[in-house]
Amino acid sequence: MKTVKQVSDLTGISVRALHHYDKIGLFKPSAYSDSGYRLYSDEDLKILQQILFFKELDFPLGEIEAIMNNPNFDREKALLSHKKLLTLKRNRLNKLIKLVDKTLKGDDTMSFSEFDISEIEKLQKQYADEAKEMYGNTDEYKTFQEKTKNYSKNDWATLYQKIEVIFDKFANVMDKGIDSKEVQDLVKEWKNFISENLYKCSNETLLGLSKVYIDDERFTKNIDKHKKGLAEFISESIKIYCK
Amino acid sequence: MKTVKQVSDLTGISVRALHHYDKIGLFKPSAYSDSGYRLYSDEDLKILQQILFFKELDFPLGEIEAIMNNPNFDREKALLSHKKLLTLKRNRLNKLIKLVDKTLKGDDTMSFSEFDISEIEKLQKQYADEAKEMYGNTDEYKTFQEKTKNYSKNDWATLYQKIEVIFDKFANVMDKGIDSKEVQDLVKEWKNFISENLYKCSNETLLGLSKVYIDDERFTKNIDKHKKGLAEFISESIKIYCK
DNA sequence: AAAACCATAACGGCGCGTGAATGTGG
DNA sequence: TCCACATTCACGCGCCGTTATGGTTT
Repeated sequence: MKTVKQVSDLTGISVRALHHYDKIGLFKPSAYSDSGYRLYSDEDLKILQQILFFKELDFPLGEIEAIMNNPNFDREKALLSHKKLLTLKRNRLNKLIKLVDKTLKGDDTMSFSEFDISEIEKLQKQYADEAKEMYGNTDEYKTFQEKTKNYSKNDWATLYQKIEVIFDKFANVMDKGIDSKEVQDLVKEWKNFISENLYKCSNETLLGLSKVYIDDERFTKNIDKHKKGLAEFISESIKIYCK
Repeated sequence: MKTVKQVSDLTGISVRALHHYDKIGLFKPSAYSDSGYRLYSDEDLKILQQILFFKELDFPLGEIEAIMNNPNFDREKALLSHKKLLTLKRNRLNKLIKLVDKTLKGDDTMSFSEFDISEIEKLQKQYADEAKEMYGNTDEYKTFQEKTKNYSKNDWATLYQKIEVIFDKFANVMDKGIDSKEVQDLVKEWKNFISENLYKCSNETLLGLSKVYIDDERFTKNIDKHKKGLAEFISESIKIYCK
């Protein structure tokens, strides 16, 4: 079991970054000591290595998380894609080096195509899309696709508005306590809303969400915009509801 | 003469980025149309290409500006350094590709050294330092070095405090007008202060500063912390003072 | 008892993306 | 009269670096 500093020294990732990855849920240690110290196992390190490959290719952290949490994530396929993208990058660098050489020899015809990264970006997008497609094999995502395939931009907008309304409702009854009828009714409403508009939301799925709301800072932030502490409040309310 | 969009299409740099570069003074068009449109010449494009080389090597924009504004900037030397760094990067990618291959073949011995970029960063720093040394040949910088070589951290801190005080003084007399005695005296004080504590500050140097204060957003921001519009106010006051 | 480590929390900065509101040119 | 282009704000985000403050381990 290794502490942050050890992992940092070993991998070159800063301690602060490791904290950050923990907070956003990208890379959490498999254990914590009694006094709250992060403890990373060798297994963890392997995961970190995978993450670093994605980082090397400039995938945004959120996307990396999504890809790696994908139940259909295929390590081998991923590595093959990595190789393709890394090779592209290398080739681009080679072209740039040649351009430098040319310029050094006094060739003054400017060229910008060597700087172009659109090809790499295209492949990256394709890669991410593939990952999403794989994710599409899970049940939730299938129904999600079905339910939302005909949504227009406008539909999405009104949907988001409705979601905001529900969160506002939660905010308004925070003082009633997580086990009050009002709050528990709202949880039910939220569950039904998801089932109707997004994907089949079982109690299990709901519990999953309750975790996400507090584990993933991006969700926490968004929810807490309505009222401070709302994310945790909703999360706890869900837990009550589900048992 | 090309407009932003044309330059953007040609180079792959977004319009927003070009705006940004203009604002921070990294890359300004050589002309503006009557209605304020940015107009880039072919000469400008060559400069942009240089900038892109530095960007490729992940130099921060501020440093790129500093290097390229360096009167002793040596294009050829720069290109040679570019080549060295690009080659290092390429080699790193090659190692990474090999690592992927190894991992694909089932070799499970983790390795992180391939991700290490410290060598590149070291060279980059060296590169930047060299640039600063070259800059050291200008007169202002020489005296700057002399005057400040013995400054401790504490000295710097009190120096900054004194600077803040002067800016505050400026802020307090903004309503008197740029040509009032109070303000003009302050300009003189500021000039003397720089000469005594930093570098020989001629009227010419001072005029240069007046430009920097409004052209370079980083300065503008810092000065405007004291009072909104203070940067422009000081800049104008200096102009009055210098003629 | 000091050093070297750990934690969380909050602020900030870079390099733009992304509107919004408005004007200009063909 | 469009339409695509231009301008200037202003807000925000991703990815941490950087203190500050205080606890823990050796």
